[in-house]
Amino acid sequence: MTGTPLRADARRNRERLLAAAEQVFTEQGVTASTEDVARAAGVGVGTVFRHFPTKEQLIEAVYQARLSRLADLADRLAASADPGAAFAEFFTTTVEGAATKNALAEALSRAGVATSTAEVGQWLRRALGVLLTRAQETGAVRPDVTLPDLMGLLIGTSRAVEHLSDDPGARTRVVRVVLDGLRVPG
Amino acid sequence: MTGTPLRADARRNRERLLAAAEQVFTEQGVTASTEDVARAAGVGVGTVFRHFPTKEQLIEAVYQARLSRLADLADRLAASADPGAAFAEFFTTTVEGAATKNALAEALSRAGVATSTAEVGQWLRRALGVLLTRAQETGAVRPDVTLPDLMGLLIGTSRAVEHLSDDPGARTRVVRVVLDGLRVPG
DNA sequence: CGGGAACCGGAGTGATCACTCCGATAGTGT
DNA sequence: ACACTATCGGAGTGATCACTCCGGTTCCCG
Repeated sequence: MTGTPLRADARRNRERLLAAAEQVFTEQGVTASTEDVARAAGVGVGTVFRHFPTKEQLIEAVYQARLSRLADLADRLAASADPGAAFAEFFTTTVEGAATKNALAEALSRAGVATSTAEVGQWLRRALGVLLTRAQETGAVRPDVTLPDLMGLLIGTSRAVEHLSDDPGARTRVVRVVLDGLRVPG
Repeated sequence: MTGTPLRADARRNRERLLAAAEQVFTEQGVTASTEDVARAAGVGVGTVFRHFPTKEQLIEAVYQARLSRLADLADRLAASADPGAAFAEFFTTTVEGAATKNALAEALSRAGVATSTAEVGQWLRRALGVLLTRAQETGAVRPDVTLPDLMGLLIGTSRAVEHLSDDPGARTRVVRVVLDGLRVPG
């Protein structure tokens, strides 16, 4: 996959760029200009386009980073002794972490669509599927909910929470509503 | 408020523009160019900017139209004999109508923020407040949910449904999950 | 029907943005 | 230390977009 290993300064700049891009895109949205990202990273625009030939690819890279953090969290929680609690914790943590600029919601939304996020998306879906199935087997989550349903709810609840970002009480209330709806009815 | 009444052709073009803008923005998002809107309306760009001096104002006008339709629906349902059913119907109808391009969600999201949507936003909030309070009084909706919570959930569920736009079964399942979560727990 | 005002259309303008190119710079193997 | 090359920085380029301007057209009123 990886051809020649990157030179030291190249790798350093690549990581700086990813971090800067994540911050800038989170604050201003993906419509932020490439020069803004370059300035935030302390490099020239040429460097941005050498590492990410297209703005689209830079955006995708940021999304991939976010998605792999999520997948990692799901993997860790999948081993939990209490699947219901693990499920709830993943849901809450994910949604609370999305309190700015639709960041995670957009990333999640692409997980099932964009080609370049295919691998990470598959990883995340598999991990989430385990989390969901175990929670359903122990009766903690209603059995009719599917994996796509869950992803839609994650995206939607993130959006709801983002809209309520200035009121922590409202945030927890909204998450509780959705989690209650995910429990077995009756 | 309105100075001289518009000439016949001016009024006709204004309505054509609003309809075209709504369609174009729904299909391509608000990043669609002004010329696209003009072409869809069958007028020149000059005409667009005469009626809406800024693209932002055109967007706001489209959002206002959407919001007033929602507020109208809420008003009609507020008179219902079954507040719980009225609440559920409003929720379902609103969310199902938002199946494309974040259209309603964005409009709703602005209802509490943007200045020019202030009036319509206030109307919608008042109507929604009545719907919510009545449903809570009859025990159909849990009492701890507030009006901002409800708006957040409307926005979020719209987003979730939009993401699942190709699977009607998933759509109804997701709406049911949120509506169940909004009922009195236990 | 006719004159005058309101309105229309679309070429033109300035700004912005994604992306390119090449001289300068800095890392790496010997 | 030195040469060789990967990498860097940022001025330059072409395209696009929101917005303006004015000659021509259409509507309204007496």
